[in-house]
Amino acid sequence: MSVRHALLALLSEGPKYGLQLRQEFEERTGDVWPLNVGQVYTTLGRLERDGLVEADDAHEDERQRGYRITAEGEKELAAWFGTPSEAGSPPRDELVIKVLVAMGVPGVEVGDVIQIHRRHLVELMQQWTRIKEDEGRLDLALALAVDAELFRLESVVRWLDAAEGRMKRSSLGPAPAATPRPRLRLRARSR
Amino acid sequence: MSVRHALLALLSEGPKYGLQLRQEFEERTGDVWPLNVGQVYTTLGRLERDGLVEADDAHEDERQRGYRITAEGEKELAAWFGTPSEAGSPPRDELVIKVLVAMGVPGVEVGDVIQIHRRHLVELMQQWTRIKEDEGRLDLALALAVDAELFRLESVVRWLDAAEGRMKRSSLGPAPAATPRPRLRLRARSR
DNA sequence: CGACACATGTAACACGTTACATGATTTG
DNA sequence: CAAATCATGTAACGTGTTACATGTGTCG
Repeated sequence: MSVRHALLALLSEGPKYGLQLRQEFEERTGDVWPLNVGQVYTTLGRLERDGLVEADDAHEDERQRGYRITAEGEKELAAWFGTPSEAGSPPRDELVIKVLVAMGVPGVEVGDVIQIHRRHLVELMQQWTRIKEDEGRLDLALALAVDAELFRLESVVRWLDAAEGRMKRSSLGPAPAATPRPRLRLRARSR
Repeated sequence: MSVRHALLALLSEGPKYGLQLRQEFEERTGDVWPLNVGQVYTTLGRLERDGLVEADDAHEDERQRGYRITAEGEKELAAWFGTPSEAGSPPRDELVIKVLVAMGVPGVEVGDVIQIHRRHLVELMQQWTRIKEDEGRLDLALALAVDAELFRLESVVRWLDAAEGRMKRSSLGPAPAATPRPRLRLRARSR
């Protein structure tokens, strides 16, 4: 629901139209997350349907369909800013699932899976770091977005290391697998 | 796509049926991510449609519809284990978007938004820590899943702190906003 | 028997993505 | 004029969520 609320927030600064909303969204998030135009329009449609936004008369007849936030919309927006969304169980983390499931699959060396992903994550961190350094220290939004990504990636790497450690420690006890299956080769996806 | 591949992985250990897949999925991920049964069936349908899985004759006529992984499926699975998914721009992070967008909205105290969320994240960390301590040291999967969540939450908290710092430093220069707007009250969502 | 758990599905919806279609305006 | 850009939309698809419908077997 991030896009929906982000658009609402942008509209709270004054009436805007579709393409403008996309541009401002990308600008204000440091151009890190490209936003599909189509989604802007469908989202605007849903916002209007839900009464959080309405057509702006000032733009009437122009070729830009402007939208304005409603009182309802302001309420919803304040709620978004004022309440953490992380409620029940956290969103499923693909890498965590991958590693956990891999642990039980005969023929898969979890250590390999971990190392492949670890390497990739470190590469990504280097890329983001380069972006941060290249950029003149002008863009606060970009700097913050990159920070977020770097912190996140670092935490994933640390988790992989911890996971490897835990597994080594834990696999001292139990006996090796009963029926050794032909080991799967981990090959790169063709496309 | 995590569920799809996870089910494929489980099926690679031998034929299974719907409810069984759900149970094993939850078990192997430490019961952290409940999996909707309906999704299991729709996913199985798609896997079958895509030729990664086929009906298992052994279970024929029983009231459990068993599925077996195909050669195609094994290939796809190996690709999943062997290639990092994180390709282009990272998934949109709701909290980051919230904070970045809030920075530009007049009438919103970003500092408040940050503190509200920070407090909540710390609470979550305490809850997960408690879960980890309560659980006897038996369950490796749960321990790993909890670790992942704790690392992630910690990185978010660290980002919030960094963001606050960056903003304070950066807001020393520019003059205060031109048109001060009535400040929005951040109120908790009713439901 | 009646209630409950097991087991399989379907329907409706939200969000996201990609691709395509259609005009109007600007610019080389 | 022709091509690029601006601007709005729609269609199709994948994943995920919730809720409902439908049968069957078990157990008090």
